[in-house]
Amino acid sequence: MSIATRSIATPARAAVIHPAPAQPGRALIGRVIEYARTHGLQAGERFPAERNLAQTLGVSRNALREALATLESLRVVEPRPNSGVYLRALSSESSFEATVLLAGLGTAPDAAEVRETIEVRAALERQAITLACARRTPDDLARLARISADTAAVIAAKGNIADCDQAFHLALANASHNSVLVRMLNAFYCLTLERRRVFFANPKRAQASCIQHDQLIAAIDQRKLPRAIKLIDAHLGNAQVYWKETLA
Amino acid sequence: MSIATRSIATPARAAVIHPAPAQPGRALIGRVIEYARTHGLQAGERFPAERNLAQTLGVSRNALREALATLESLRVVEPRPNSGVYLRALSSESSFEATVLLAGLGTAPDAAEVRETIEVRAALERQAITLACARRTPDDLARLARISADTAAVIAAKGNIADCDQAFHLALANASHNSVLVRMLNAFYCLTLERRRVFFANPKRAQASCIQHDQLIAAIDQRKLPRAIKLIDAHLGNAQVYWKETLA
DNA sequence: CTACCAATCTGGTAGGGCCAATTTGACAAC
DNA sequence: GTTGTCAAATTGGCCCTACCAGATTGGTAG
Repeated sequence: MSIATRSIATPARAAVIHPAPAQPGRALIGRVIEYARTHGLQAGERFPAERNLAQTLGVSRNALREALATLESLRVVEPRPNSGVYLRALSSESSFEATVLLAGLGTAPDAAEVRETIEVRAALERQAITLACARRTPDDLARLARISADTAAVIAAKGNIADCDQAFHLALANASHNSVLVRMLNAFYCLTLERRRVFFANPKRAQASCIQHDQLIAAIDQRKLPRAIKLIDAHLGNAQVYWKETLA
Repeated sequence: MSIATRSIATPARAAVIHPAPAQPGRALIGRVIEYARTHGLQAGERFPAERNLAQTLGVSRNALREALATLESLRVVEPRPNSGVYLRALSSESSFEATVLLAGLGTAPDAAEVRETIEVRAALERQAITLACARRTPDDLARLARISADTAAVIAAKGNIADCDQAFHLALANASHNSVLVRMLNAFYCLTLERRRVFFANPKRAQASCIQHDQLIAAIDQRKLPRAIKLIDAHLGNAQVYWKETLA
């Protein structure tokens, strides 16, 4: 990648939040989950005592406890003092962040989960657009326009626009002036970064996405809410079709 | 509380997911956050070295590292090997679960965050209703009806329906047959359980809520989506008005 | 000024130990 | 046989020390 390309892509990349670049400790979390699966642990059942589990996994008790602390915060696991560590119901009790984390560990989501994720993302993006139409500031519009220009430049340089795309949608969420919405949508982008990189490897998709982004900016600029909703639904529809195909 | 009341309330209570009943280790997490605040740590800035910070907080390095592992998984903090632990931007980078956790520690949310939370919750509940109208099964309807009956019983026994209310909304989310939606909405319920308990201390509010729940069930049963959307917006409007008043 | 190397500082990990609360099971009393 | 009691074992919560590998720093030799 040339220096020129990098200098263009950098501002957009800077706005992207990466899901922690593969910390060494993360691997252990995956192994704990794997242990539960391979040993057929059901929701509500207990893990072996920390001392034993640590030995089984070949790590120190400290390292295991750090992993368990993480899993507890994501409601995957529930430690009860003087009793044991219990597995929760992953599909209902655990946090969505747990899905993000497990995806980052290479645990492939199944087709149902992808469908469900897309449905939730659509609801959040619609809300973001709705609020953005009402609250967008000149700064918001300028940022969106700048990211769109960066995107075009990356396309011209035959780069991958996955980061630019994420930056655009993050800026869109920011235009809603709702930080909770930003954080929730960000979780989705972290979850799907790699997939979007594959998606945008196709230049036609990248081009189409860029055009739709510009249309979205115009709709928000003019506060044309119904049109903006229609555009975002169509925009997300692309990804939906793609995922359905790749997982079918 | 009488035995009769308990036996009625229990099934509904069983469906409620409590946000981990005040683990001892959680307190340290709050102290780390407090340290960052009192020392004016900005996003991107570094915490003291683990050894020093542990001594400052009067805990062992192990305990501190468990707290940091939790904060890392919630993207509140970013440890870089051989460099240090860095604070992330809470309002944009950290996960929504971090808000849930901090709320559980007694960190009062400000008015803006409550507004933002309500806006996101509304988007998710609307999506849940929309999907529920399309996918609800007889089982879903039966569960909703049973919870509604439980709720009425608790009201008659002059109990607090906060748990019943949570169970109802959880069942509603379940009727959408989207587990991601369930998990995200569950995070909201964990976040607001105590507030809803205060809200429902007023019997008139409890009664009104119960009636609205029955109307929602009917609308979903008959797949009358526009009416269901209208009802859920009105239903959530109650809470919105309440929060605006209490925080004004 | 540069190149190099050693001291230092960082987080990551291991393994030891102690405590308090709970559970378990043997034993005694009835 | 049942019940009550108490001690031993088990468990998570927490602390301490030590070592490692990578990065930074600072001084020194060239």
